[in-house]
Amino acid sequence: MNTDATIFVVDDDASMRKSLLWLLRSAGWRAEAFASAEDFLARPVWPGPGCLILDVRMPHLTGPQLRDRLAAANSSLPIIFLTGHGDVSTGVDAMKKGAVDFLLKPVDDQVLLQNIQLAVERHRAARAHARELHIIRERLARLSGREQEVMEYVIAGCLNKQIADALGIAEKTIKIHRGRVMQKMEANSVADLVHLCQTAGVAPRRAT
Amino acid sequence: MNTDATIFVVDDDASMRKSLLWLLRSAGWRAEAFASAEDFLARPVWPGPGCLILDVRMPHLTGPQLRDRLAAANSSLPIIFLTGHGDVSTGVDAMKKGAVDFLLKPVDDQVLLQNIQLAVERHRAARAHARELHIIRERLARLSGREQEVMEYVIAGCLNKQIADALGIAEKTIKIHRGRVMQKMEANSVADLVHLCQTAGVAPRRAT
DNA sequence: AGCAGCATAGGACTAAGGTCCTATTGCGCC
DNA sequence: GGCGCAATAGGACCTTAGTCCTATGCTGCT
Repeated sequence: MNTDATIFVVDDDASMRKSLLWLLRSAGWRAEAFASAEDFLARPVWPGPGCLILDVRMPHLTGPQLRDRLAAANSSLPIIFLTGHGDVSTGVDAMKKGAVDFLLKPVDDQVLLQNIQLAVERHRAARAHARELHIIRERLARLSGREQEVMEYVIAGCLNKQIADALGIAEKTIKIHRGRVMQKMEANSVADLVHLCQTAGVAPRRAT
Repeated sequence: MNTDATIFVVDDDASMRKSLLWLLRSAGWRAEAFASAEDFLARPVWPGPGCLILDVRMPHLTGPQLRDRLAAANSSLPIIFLTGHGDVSTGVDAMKKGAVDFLLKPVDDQVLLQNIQLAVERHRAARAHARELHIIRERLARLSGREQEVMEYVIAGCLNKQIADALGIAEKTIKIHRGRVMQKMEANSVADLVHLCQTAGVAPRRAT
C-alpha cells in the first residue's frame, strides 16, 4: 500500500497547500506541505519512497533551484512541477532534467493523482534498483585485484585454461581465484555472476 | 563521419528552411528541407541515421501530428522541435514523448548544432541496439519449444540434472537440447547465452 | 619478529558439461 | 505412405570445473 510513501508539497500559496493536502490525504497518501524550499530543506531527509510536488515561482529559492539542490545532495525523489505561470523553456528544461511532469494550475485532480502514482512507482523501482546495485558493489569491493581480473574473463565466457594463458599463470591458480570470486560474490553459477556483473556494469574482458 | 547521416528540416517558412540548410551544410551535415509534413511523408523513408528538425505550427499537419504519424509508423528518427510560439504544455508533452529538445526561435546556432550532434549519436546507438536485438530475436525464433524452455533454465544457472528433474526427462536429453541451443543461438559459452537473453529480455526460469 | 592476506601451485579426486553414433516414437505434410 | 523434424534416450568417451589438503614467497601492519 501507500502507507510507506510520503508526498511532499512545496508551494508558497497557503490555500494551494491546503487544498493539495486535502486532495492527497483523501486519496490515501501521507502528505506534508512546506511554504518554501528552505522549509523543505530544513526537514530531515525523507528516506522512504515518495514524491515532491513543487511550485516553480517562489520567493528566495525557486522550484528549479530546489531541484538542483536536491540533485546535488543525491536525492532520488521524483518531482512533479506545478506552476501557474510557466514559460516554455522552464518546462522543457525541467523535463530534460528528469521531472515526472510539468503541470499548469489549475490542475485536474485526476491528472495530478495519476502523476503521483506514476512518480511513486518509479521511485520505488529506482530505490529497489539502487539497493541491489549497492549490495553488488559491496561484494565487488571484497574482491582482490586478481580476483576481479579473473572474474572479468569468466563473465566473458573464457575457459580456465585461456585465462591462465592470458595471465601467464597456472590453470590451478585460476580455479582458486575463481572459487573465491563465486564465494565473495555469493553467486551460485556463472549465469548468476554474469547477471550480477551486468547489473553493476562490470565489463567482460576477452582474451586476445 | 557524418556522411551517412541526414538531417531533415520540416518548416513552412521558406527563409527558415534556407538558413537552416545553410547552417547544417556548412557544419558538414547532409540536409534536406520540406515545406510541410505531407511533403516529408511523401519522401521515401530514410533508412539511415539522422534527425528531424521540426516546426510546431504549420498549415494542415502540425509538428506534433507529424511526430505521431512517424511514431505510428515505427520511425526511430529523433526529433528536435523548433518553434516560434510554443506554449508550455506542447513543449512538455513533446519532451514526454521523447523529443531530444524543444527549442524556441530564434535559436542559437551552436545550441542547435549540439542538439543535432546529440540526436544523431542517440539515433546511431538506438539503431545499433535495435539491429542487435533483431539478430538475437531471429536466433530465438529458430529454437524449438523445448529448446527455449531448457534455455530458460540454463540461463538461471540450473544444472542439467535439475533441469531434467524439473522437466521429468533424462539428463541426457537436456544435454542434447542444450547443445542445440548453443548452436542455434551462436553462443560460445553460458556467459554469452546469458548476455544474449538479457539483451533480448528472455527471463530465466528457476526450478521449483 | 610475527601474523594476516594475497598470489602462487601441485596432487588427488568428484562431478558436471559436451560430443559422436545410434535409435525410437509421434506429428504434420505433400 | 514415406519424408522431415522434434523429442526422447543410451553408450562411450573426453574435457572442464570445482574441492580438499598442503605448501611457498611476498607485503604490510603491529
